[in-house]
Amino acid sequence: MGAQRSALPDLVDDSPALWDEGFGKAARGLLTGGVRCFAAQGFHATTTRDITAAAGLSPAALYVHFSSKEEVLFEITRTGHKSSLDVLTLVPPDTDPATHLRGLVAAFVSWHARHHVAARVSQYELGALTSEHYEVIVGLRRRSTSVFHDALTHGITAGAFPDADAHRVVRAILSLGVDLVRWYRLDGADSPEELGEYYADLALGMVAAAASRRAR
Amino acid sequence: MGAQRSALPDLVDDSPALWDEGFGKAARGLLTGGVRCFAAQGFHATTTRDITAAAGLSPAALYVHFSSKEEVLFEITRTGHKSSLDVLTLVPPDTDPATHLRGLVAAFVSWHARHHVAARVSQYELGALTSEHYEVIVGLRRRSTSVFHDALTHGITAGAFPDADAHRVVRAILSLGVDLVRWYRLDGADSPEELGEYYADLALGMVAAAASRRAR
DNA sequence: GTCTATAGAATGATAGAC
DNA sequence: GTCTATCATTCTATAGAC
Repeated sequence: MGAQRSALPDLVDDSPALWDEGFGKAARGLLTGGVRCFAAQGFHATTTRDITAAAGLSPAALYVHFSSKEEVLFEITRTGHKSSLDVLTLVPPDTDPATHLRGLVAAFVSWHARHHVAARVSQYELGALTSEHYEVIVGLRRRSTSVFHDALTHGITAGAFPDADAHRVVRAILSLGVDLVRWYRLDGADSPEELGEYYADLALGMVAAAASRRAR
Repeated sequence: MGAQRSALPDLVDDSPALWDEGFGKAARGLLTGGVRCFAAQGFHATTTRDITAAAGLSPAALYVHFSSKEEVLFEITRTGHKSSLDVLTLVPPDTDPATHLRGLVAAFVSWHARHHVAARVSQYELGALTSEHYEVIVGLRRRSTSVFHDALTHGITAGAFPDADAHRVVRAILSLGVDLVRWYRLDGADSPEELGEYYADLALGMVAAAASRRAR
């Protein structure tokens, strides 16, 4: 590696891989190696030799499957954001807006906890993407944000939630999910599902508190 | 710079500099240049030439004032964490635990908003520090966490707050403050103080929601 | 303390054999 | 599709003049 050994603790990652069969075996190995290197050291401190070594290949093998180191990062962040969005769209609608919002928060948070290593790369390394690739990721992020925003405004319109500032509350809810990749460990106290349920409660508490402020 | 142009939007930074008079004029210029480069591109994508050019100096000038690029980062993160901790310790005690916790959250959040560029470096670039320097930062972080933890447990013991899980709630509150450096802009809708007040309400809502869960 | 010049090492990506 | 070898560049840090 180019940089000195990272001061951060090692990241354990036994989450299921996100890559589908569209990538061959070698490409999937490079993506998995890339995720672990990028998460531990960051994109710019990771060399192409780090990635290929993690995949058990020679330095030149990377360019058979990807056009550049940046393209490895792009595929990782695109796959991660797509997976996170898919999990949201699979949350069943519910006649009770509070139950629906709880389900969305629990799904978003538990996904980020289970895939915290890949999520760390997806969230923190976007600055290394080209402008074109960055715009693709921004599009996926907008769709995730909209899912939360729609659920919250629907509940407000239906009278199930008090009149909260949807934009600010959605941003705060997303912060809970995103920031956990900074500290979450799979061997810690909470399973991804437990943390998801816990944060779903906290999110509903924020909705109530934001409403009481506006009513002031 | 070593990397291509960042895909992220430019970061506007008109916050007051954090460096005291212990640093000379040239050293302060290098720290300010380092903050902006590290925030925009990350530590490893920033070259020593980027930093010295931002300070209007030659590449060799950096090593007159700092022993390495990493030491520039260390001084930035140390000063940032110290300033953030100082703001917390200056929050006046209050006989009402809820008022005290509100004040702590408002101070923590508004500091991170006002100094969001320096805070971004302090929060996201710690992996580039040496182990020794990293431990110094961890010590400062523990002290900040303890301030929140003590305020919350004191309120629970005094009966002002219901019986919440202090560790988890403190982590969630810190996430609100830390994650805003990922999206906050000084030219946006909320001033640092407005955002601080708003998030203080959200934090108290989380305390209430966490308590109701435990009582279930 | 500031500069110009450069040493010494590492990096992203490519050439060409098998 | 994988490899070894290497090119061309870039980077951190230092040497030494002023």
